[in-house]
Order: sequence, then structure tokens, then C-alpha cells
Amino acid sequence: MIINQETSTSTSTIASKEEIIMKEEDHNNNNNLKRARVKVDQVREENKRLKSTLSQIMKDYHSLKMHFNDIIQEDHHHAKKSTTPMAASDDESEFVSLSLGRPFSGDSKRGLEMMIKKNSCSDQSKNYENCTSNKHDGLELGLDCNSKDEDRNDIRAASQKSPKNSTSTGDNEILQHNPLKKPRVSIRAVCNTHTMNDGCQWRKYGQKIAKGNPCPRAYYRCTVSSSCPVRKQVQRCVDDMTILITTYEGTHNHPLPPSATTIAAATTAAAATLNCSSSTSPPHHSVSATSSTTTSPNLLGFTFPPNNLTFPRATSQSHPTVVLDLTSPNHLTKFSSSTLFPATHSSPTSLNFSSSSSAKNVSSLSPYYQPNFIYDSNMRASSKHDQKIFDAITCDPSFRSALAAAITSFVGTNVEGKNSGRDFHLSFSQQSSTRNGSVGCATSFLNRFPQL
DNA sequence: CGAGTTTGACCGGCGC
DNA sequence: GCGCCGGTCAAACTCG
Repeated sequence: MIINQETSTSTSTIASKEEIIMKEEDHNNNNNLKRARVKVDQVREENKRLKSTLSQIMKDYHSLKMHFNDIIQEDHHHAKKSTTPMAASDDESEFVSLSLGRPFSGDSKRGLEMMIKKNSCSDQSKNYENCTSNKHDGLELGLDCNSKDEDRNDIRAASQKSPKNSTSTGDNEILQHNPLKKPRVSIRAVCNTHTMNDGCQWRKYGQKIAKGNPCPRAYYRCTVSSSCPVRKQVQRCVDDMTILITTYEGTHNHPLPPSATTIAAATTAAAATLNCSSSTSPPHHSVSATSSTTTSPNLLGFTFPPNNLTFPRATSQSHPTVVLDLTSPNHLTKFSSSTLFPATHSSPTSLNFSSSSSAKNVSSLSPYYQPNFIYDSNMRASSKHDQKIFDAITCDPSFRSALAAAITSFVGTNVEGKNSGRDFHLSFSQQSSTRNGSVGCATSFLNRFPQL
């Protein structure tokens, strides 16, 4: 009897325990289900975000395209009305390329590239819109993902050769004096090492003592790919030995390591700007124009001619050179460019990042980089045309992103290569957060360019 | 031994 | 034509 009672008691205990276990399992399943739902929601949100990003990129692209067409059409009207050399020079071949870095997958050798190509339309009466429809004879504005660098170089070379056979007016003279010189992008940065870590692999192939600078200039070539045409020169600034001047030439023809995409994108974008500005606006045609009322009131300044530019003496002035100045002796970060113009009127153009905001204390930043972004209220361009071209390009988020990327690479380069290169804005924020001192700088920059 | 660096020689552009 | 200078080449050298 007693045994039966104990048995029934133990049976009921087991049953209750099973019940508890079942409940716990249900509870765990519910929790797992909840977690899974949360994850699904997160994935969906990420998907939405990516779609909206893509949508925004397409909007920006179409906006830029429309803007560019407007400018060209207006310019064409001017060309019709005027027979001045400047107007005639608009028929000269030009080539502007805005690259957005490169993919890392091997299936495509090219990254997303926005190309603005303006070849000569032999017939003056031909509408620019018609030119647009002809890929080879007129304007081209598109997202190009497949052409090889050699193709682009060929086009560029052809476009630079063409002036030799055309009339000697305006830009023709200019280009005749600067045949087939590859544009260069020079970066000035305070650096205590012998070379800047830009993420690429380089092999030194020469060293030279340049005139006027006791510091030797080192010549490097990219060794990521044996056929890569990219070279760089490294030299200390004669005026300030702490400043390292790194000059890049050429375009990589291979996928870049993630940590190298920032510099590559920035240099490409800067070189593209140089191509655009230099080929359309000789400095001696400078006129003053304020920018605050133009389409992009908070954009970069565009100054002809510059008053305070510093060019690396090491760099041959016969090469069109963009100088990205990341030193801050005057708490001013400058982005300047020399042009295709001959030495006789060689007034390099400049792009100044400046703002009216007072200098913030950035002493907490890296001891080698203390930038301050200051707006310059006096934006001038050599012509209305230049201003609009420049506005159109600087409106381009990719251009801004590339510049932000360049600055990021100095402020808080993620040398481990976590930067996917897909979204410079995200990279900027993420990288900045890795170094406390960089946050202020990054925030300052982003505040200036809300679209970034 | 291979990869990278050094360094003197060489080449081409440019100014006089 | 000559000299200067920037840029490149390539043999010798160094290093891991």
C-alpha cells in the first residue's frame, strides 16, 4: 500500500518535472523564434537600407547627368554667340573621369566609374545632345564598369594628341605645351616614417637628389601587379622636413587591397577634377564669382589663381598635378592642383576646403595630423562655365566621398583592411571611431558635407 | 636563393 | 649643339 502510494507520488513528480521541462523547452523555442524574427527583421532593414542607398546613388547620378547636360547646353549657346578663342577651345577634346574605387572581386577589373567624356564635335552646329547619343564623337556621361584602363589611356592619349592637329587657339596652345603628360596627385602630409603607408605594395626602383632639395627623392612602382603602371615619388619637403610629399601617377589596373582603395579613389577623383578644370579654364581668363548663391553653397572653394599654394618642388611642373595638402601649419587643409597650362602662364588652380568656423582645438588628434576644415567664403572661378562644371563635379557624392576617404586614411586608416570600400561614409565613421582623436575631425568634416 | 634596395649610368625633354 | 635636370634602367649589393 505504502509502496503504491510512493509509486503514484513519484509518478506524479516525474509528470510534473516533464511538464516543467516541456514548458522550458517551449520557452526556449519561443526565445529562439523571437531571436530568429529579430534577425530576419534586421536583414530586412539592411536590405531596405541598401536599396535606398542604391536609389540615392542613382538619383545622384541622374542629377549630375542633368546638371552636366544643362551646363554643356548653356556653354554651347555661348559658343555659338562668340567666336573668341576661348569659345573655340570648347571644341577641344577633353576627358574627365570620376572613379569610385575598384571592386575586390576578380571578375571585374574595373570599379564603378563615372565618366564624363567630351570629345570634339567637328560640326559646330551639332547639338551637344546629339553628341551625347554618339559614344565616340560627342559627350558621354555614364556609369562605366567594363572598359580597361588601357582603353581609357588610349582615349586620353588620343584626346591629348588631337590638339596638335587643330588650330592654335585657347586650350590648343596650352595642350601643345603639355603633350601626353599623365596627371599626378601629390599628397602632403606630416609623416615621421620614410614613406606613407597607403596600403599598396611598392618597389623602389630609383633615388635621386633633385635640384633645390637636399633630401633625395625616391621612386617607387606598384608591385601588386607586374603590369601595374602606377608609380609614386616620395620626398621630404625642403621647407619642412617633417612633411612628406608623396606623388602618385597612373591608375592601378588590378584590384586593390581594401586599405589602399581610399587613397586610390581620392587620387583618381582629384586627378579627374584637374582634368576638368584645367582643360576648360585658363587662369588668365580668371573672373571673380561668388559661390554662396550658386547651386551648392557649401561646396569646396575653387580659386584661380591661388595665393598661397605650395607645390612640391620635386614634382615636374610639366605634369598636371593635384596637391592634396593634409598638413595644417595654418590650420587649413588645402586641395590644390596645377594645370595643363604652360609655364608662361602657369598658375595652378586650387580647391580650398575652408569654412568660416573658428579653429577648433584638435590637439587631441594624431600628432602628425591636425586638420581643421575651414570654409572659404571667397570662391572664384575663371568663368561661369568653370564654376558650373566645378559645381557639378563637387556636387557628386562620389567626389566628396573620395576626398573624405583620403582624409580618413590619414586620420584613422584602418590598415587591417576592414574597409570594404563600398561606402566611404560608413568607413569614415567606423574608422574614426577606432581612434578617439579622430572623431572630432571626422565629425567636423562630415558637418561640412552633410551628404557624406 | 629570391626579393628588394642602392647607385651610377643612361636617356629624353627643355632652355639657352 | 650643349648642358642641365628629371626620370628610368640595370648591375651590384643586402637581407631574410
